[in-house]
Amino acid sequence: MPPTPGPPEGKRPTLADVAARAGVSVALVSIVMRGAKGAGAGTRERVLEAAREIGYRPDARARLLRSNRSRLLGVQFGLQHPFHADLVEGVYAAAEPAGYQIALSAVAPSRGERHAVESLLGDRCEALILLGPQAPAPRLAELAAQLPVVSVARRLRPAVPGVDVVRTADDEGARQAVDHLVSLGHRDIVHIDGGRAPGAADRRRGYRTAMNHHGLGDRTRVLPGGLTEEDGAAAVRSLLGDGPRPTAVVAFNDRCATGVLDVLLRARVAVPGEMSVVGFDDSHLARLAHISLTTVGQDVRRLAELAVGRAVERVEGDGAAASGKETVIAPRLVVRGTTGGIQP
Amino acid sequence: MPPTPGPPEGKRPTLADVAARAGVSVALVSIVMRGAKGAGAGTRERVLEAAREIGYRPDARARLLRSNRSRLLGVQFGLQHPFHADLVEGVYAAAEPAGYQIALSAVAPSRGERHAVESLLGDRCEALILLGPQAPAPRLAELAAQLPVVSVARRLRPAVPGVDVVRTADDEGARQAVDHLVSLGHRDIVHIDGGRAPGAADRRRGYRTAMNHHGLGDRTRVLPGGLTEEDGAAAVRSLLGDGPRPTAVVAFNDRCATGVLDVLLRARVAVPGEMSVVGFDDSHLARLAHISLTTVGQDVRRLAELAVGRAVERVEGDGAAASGKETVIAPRLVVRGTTGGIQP
DNA sequence: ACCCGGGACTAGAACGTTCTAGCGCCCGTG
DNA sequence: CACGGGCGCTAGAACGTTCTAGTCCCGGGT
Repeated sequence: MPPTPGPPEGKRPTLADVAARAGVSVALVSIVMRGAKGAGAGTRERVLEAAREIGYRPDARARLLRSNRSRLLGVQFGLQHPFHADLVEGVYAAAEPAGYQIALSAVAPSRGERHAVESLLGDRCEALILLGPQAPAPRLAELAAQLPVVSVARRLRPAVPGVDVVRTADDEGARQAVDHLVSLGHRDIVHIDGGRAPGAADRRRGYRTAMNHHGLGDRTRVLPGGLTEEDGAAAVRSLLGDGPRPTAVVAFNDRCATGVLDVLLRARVAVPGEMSVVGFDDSHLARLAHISLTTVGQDVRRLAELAVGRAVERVEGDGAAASGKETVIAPRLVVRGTTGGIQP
Repeated sequence: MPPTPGPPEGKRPTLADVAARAGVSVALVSIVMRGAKGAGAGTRERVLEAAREIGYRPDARARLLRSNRSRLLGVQFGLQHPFHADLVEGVYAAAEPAGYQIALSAVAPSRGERHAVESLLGDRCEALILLGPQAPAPRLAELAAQLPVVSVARRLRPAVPGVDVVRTADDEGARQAVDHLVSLGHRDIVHIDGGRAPGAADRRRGYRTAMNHHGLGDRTRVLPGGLTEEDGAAAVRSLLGDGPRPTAVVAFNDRCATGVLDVLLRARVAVPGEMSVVGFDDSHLARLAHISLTTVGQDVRRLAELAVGRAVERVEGDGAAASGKETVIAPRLVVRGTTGGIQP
């Protein structure tokens, strides 16, 4: 008969096992485990020791089940988007200090947003953080009726009640790109857009108004693009074929811009000698020394922080701020090697 | 007094609410909700109707808590790896039909593997699927003592008891690349390796033995590389500087190969005219028309299926197969535009 | 001497589900 | 007519945790 009971065979140890081993009640072990006050120093030590010995690990699910607070934020993200990957990392980092956990749910070609969100709801998340959601506004409204929802990088026009928005000022970003190019002497600047992607409409608009503002309205030219390298490549290929070439391209994002660069290189079009290229996002891609892409940076870290902040605020507030708030953060042009003065 | 009780205010509806509304017992509603048999057709209909009306949604956590089976597979993946993204998608697809759910946990610069795994364990996963884990073997063994563990794409030498491995035959893949190049007339073939990345050692070895096999042992040349575009770019840059150039490069993976291509393009080295390039993974990147990279394809779909299969097998078996099994699947060379006959 | 406050600890009820019994009922069989 | 057996359904106990409402004891103020 050992003085201290051993761990149960083949099952994960529970609070009760720790309690038995330490010779105290289950409730006290619970107190110790979550660091609440109400336990003496000596006992606390003894309990922790016992827990360590039998390899106790709290059951997140049981814990959540009991406390009506789950302290869980559901994050939906696109598996194939490097930009989302950066955001997710930021969200992890921001959630931890706020005392929240993250449940990830991926969207992929074979797994739609509906599916992704359903799974998060089933996990009893307290709020939803949707990265670049494509779902129609009514669907978002429906979700917002159930729990706080934050849309990141997707603007909602008109605002959907109950859905907070955190995004970069996409139009402003496009404007900065155009301004930069104009200041370098460019006048024939085309935009390869992102189609229906979140943010695409704003960037398009920003490009147009900036062109007008510089009196280049008649030189405005938007090519249908998309968010992959392939889209950028296709668009710029069409550009090289016909008549007079522009001297600069503002691409929807960095991936798109990379496709543009690649085609230009193959066609022996010097960058930035003959053509300047600007991307968007300032992703890892853009920073690579051999690409060295001039791009419009989004402050991913801050975007993530704000998204978590909004969500937590909503969860902890008494639902007072019912109408959707929009937070817009400023983009910042990062000049690298793919833009330069126009050749005489 | 309404004939049917309404949903409770401000709380998510539970089984009890549905039961009250449909006028049946909680247990019966449970039966209906999980599609078990034991309910009459009429009642079933009535219960479903009631559930729909008040917007009932099962609580995954309570469900898991009660049934000792959680039917949950924990997946650890690298946020920044496109290859992992593909794998995750495959895992989702494979888990669904097997009746399992997926809990994702990301590894990022700011969030180590330890952290990622801890969180999965807290979720009471039944098995762990680790994509390209970097953790030391003893750590894996420790985990395997607690639950089934499958390592994907990382070979374990020597085998770790209790850890199943699912991977592509990396050495064979490298061999195929070399064979292909040799058959095109190449003799000076260098390898840009992946350093300590999972699979790198095998690819390196495969390259070496293939070179030897063709009697090119004295021309063997391995350059330190890595798994990003930047690594490939740096390696090939060093290559262009000094003495005699090789005529072909086998890169560690597609990202690395892309970096190589980019530098070559800029240096006006014709591909495949002056130099051929082979990648590894057959990722989206390689398939892009403007890159059109010859590469060694990994069957991601199958890799994912097998990983899930192994995990499920272990979970459902009575732990009979205690020793770690290794499943190796064959790679397959995909010839595209970056390889060609040697210039006379 | 008495009460009162508070710290350390405990018993037992939740949380929302599934599981194990077991209850009536109707039907077919002997 | 009794008996067994399936079907439709229900009551109540789990699961592992947290929360509520104590109990007990000790020290200090009246």
